[in-house]
Amino acid sequence: MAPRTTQILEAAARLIARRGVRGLRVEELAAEAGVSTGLIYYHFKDRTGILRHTLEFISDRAERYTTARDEGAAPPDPREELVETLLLELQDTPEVRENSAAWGELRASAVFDDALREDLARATQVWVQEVSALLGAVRPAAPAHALAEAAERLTAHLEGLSMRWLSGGLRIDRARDLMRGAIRAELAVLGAEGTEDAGAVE
Amino acid sequence: MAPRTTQILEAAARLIARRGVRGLRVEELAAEAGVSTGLIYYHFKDRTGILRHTLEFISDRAERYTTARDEGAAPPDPREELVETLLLELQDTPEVRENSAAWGELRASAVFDDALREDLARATQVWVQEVSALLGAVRPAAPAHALAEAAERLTAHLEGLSMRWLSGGLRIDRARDLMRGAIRAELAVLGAEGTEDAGAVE
DNA sequence: GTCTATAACGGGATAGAC
DNA sequence: GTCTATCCCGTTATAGAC
Repeated sequence: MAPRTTQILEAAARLIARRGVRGLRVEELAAEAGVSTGLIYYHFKDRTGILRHTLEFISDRAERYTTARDEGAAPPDPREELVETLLLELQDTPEVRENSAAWGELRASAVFDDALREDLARATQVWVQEVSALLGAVRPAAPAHALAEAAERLTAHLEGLSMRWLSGGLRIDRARDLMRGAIRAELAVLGAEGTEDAGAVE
Repeated sequence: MAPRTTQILEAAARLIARRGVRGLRVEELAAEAGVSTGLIYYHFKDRTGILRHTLEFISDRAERYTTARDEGAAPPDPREELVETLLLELQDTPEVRENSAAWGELRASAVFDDALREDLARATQVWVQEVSALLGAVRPAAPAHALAEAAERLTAHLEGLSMRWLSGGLRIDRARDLMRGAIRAELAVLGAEGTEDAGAVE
């Protein structure tokens, strides 16, 4: 993909996170990207084209940064890794906030836009499977379908908490605590096999 | 509330569920409600006013149909009531779909619209407290803050599942199963006191 | 490929009659 | 309270030069 288009898509992602899909103005996008409106239409045909490409761009990027962070020193124990991975999405940093907001917008838009559904479903599935694998590392004795269910729950749960956070009804610390609690509860139900304890019941 | 305003708000809820907040056109709303645009502005000042009142309308209605179903024969045991209340929001009927879709839209809109945040937060809190009370009936021995946390998680979780359902990534039956699993997990963590067992682990 | 200038339009909002 | 008519602004989208 040409550098110019990437530059525009990055700006679009920033802007969608800041103003929402509905609040995205082509002229504002042009300014943010440092190009003209004409160029944007040259590359993306129309407003919908901008949106479609941006959403694709965002979901690709989310996959990348979730997987990326596997370089550091000692690989932490499985439970730590699970928790870290999930809490990664609940941080008040520009990057995470941007991706979460854009993701939420994407999800909400898909309710009314068939064109987005397929991409979204695929991206979700990748994410669920990754979490499922992490759960499996913590609870090796648990059956695959139970892991899959727990993963589907935890990721859906995360999205719910994320929306509450972004819409101002939940502070980030509280959201993180709640997510930790959810993980604890799921692991408890999955059984105490493996290396971990089931966590204290408060 | 005057019959005319109710009529408009019903139409607004229908339209938001069908087209999204983003797709709501005042003129279209007027047509749907069978009134003129002028009348809508007379009653609701501006577009944001329409949205705010619709949100209130929706959350009242949800409360009503959540609380309403307490007429039937024998009041079911507390756990049954908790499960039923939560699963009530995961049904593929026009009424529920409409309420859920509109609620999701308003939540998503609130991320970028300060005017909606306060109302939304209040409505959410009512809902959380209701669930908290139901949880308390199942687990009388659990401390209040643990109940509150579990309630906050379950409702956020429900919203997450609901969005996946509405955006086509999750079938309704599956969503209901996942929700049941989440309730089971939360109750397990809250302890086995009370009249209930903790449920089988699959 | 990229820009500037502008056409074309959708839709929010208001005025004023009834 | 309710309607019709309309204004007008913000935005999308295009034309044409470079």
